[in-house]
Amino acid sequence: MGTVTKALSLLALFNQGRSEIGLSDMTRLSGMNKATVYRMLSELQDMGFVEQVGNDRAYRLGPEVLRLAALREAAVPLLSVSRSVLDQLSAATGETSHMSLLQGDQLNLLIHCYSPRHATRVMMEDAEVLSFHATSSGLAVLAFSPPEFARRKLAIPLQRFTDQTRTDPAEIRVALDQARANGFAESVGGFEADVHSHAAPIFGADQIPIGALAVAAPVSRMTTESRSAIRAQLLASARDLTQRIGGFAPAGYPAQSAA
Amino acid sequence: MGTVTKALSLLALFNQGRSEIGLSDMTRLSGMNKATVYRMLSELQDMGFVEQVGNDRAYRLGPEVLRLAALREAAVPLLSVSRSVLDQLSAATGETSHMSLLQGDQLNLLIHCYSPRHATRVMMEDAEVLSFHATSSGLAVLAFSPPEFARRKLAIPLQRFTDQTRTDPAEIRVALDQARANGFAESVGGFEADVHSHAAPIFGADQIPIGALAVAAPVSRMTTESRSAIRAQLLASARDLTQRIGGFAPAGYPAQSAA
DNA sequence: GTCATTCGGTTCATTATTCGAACCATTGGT
DNA sequence: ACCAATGGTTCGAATAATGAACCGAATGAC
Repeated sequence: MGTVTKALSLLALFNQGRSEIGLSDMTRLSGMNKATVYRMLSELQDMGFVEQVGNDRAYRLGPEVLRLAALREAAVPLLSVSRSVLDQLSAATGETSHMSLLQGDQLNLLIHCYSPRHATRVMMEDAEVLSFHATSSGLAVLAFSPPEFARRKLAIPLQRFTDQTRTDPAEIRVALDQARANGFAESVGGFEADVHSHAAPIFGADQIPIGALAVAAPVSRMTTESRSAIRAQLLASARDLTQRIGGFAPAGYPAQSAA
Repeated sequence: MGTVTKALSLLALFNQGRSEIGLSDMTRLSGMNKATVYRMLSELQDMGFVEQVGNDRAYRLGPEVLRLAALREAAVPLLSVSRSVLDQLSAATGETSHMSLLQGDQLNLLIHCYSPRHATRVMMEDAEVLSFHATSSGLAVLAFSPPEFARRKLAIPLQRFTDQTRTDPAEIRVALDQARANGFAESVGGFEADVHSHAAPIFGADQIPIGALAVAAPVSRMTTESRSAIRAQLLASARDLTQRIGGFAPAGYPAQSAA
């Protein structure tokens, strides 16, 4: 592994629940030598990728990542386009919507949007990691990814999040077939109890999923009518988003809504 | 210079007008050896910090920077807080507002907001680099930064952007003194002709400016009344923003509006 | 007060990694 | 056919990364 990769992998240690990491913790988490970690953090700090905070001198992500993200956004307006699509989707459905991005082997929640229509709503946090087998977004991505990818993701032990989580690979393959036929995936309480979510894949220029668009509603609010409204809206929004970021759905993708 | 620093400095080569860079260009721009640049780009690519695009195989910033920015945002909600402050500021003044961040030796425009009130408005692009001597934001930051910093910034030759750009260091020092007294800085056509802008510094926890909040209006629309309205609003919003991100104005900072 | 532990940070001889001139293979223009 | 670009690759020499041990400051137990 090259030095640059090692240094950047330090940045990958930050996540939703761990936004500040001390030198010793980072040494343990990375499995590298303390002096190595220290030197790398110093370089990352000089470049503004991390900064030290407080009197315990713990490190957290620095402002430079904001600049790079703004630049990336100026070149490839993924966030701003997503934001407008999510606004529209949440307004139309009255439920929480979100968009996640496939990055390497991980599906990350990138941005979400609430609807003010109901007092109860599904709450979320950006930058959360989404499970592939237990979320509708994960299923939507798997269903339209190369078979090899799905195979690998279902080979590892599948975590049970609620008593409704499906953990049998065979059962999940059935759900994937269904998602392929419908153009969207569904999860009822698989990740969080009482949450009924629908998700559709977003495709890149190479016709491979780059992420998913999803709508999450309380189970209690889901009726036959709201369900088909959500499905129709979701499919329309996903198509819209794919198109607006310059992507293309593969030939097999259900052309018109099967809601 | 360490390897990590070199690799990260490649990322710093991307900017507003250069969002895609080929291997050869990057070699020239960085001044490093081609093989070195190639290996570094490969590592950056593996980690998702850059991606290759099109058939010319040029590199651009990758999706990983979005994930990191979302994480940083979850830890330090600078963007989302700024967004709401800017919304309010643009609504109150009817003009374009923006926020810039001091990163190393550079002032970068991070986010902007338009007001729908007027058909003509000052347009901008995020991730633009702001000049220190020719923009109100730059002056606002310089005025409240350590004297050494201002000295260094005024030591280099000052570029003339319009025929109203002030390029005499002595003249600019006067403007800085005035900004220190008022709590805000002003620039009339110094960077773009016909733009009258006001800016106030935003302070971090260490009472040092981390950036600036600004309002930019067409010169033609500026009257005595609108000017004092903008100044009052700007100062209030800047105080609000500083406070909401956990920062503190230094003791000398004008406590109440001198608008 | 003493001792032990943990923390962030530093040192320096050893060693593994990076460096870079030269080299391919393609492409596009003349 | 030629030339000048491009992206990508090779390999001995040079350099930078490595990691065990160390430091001083906090902290807490006794």
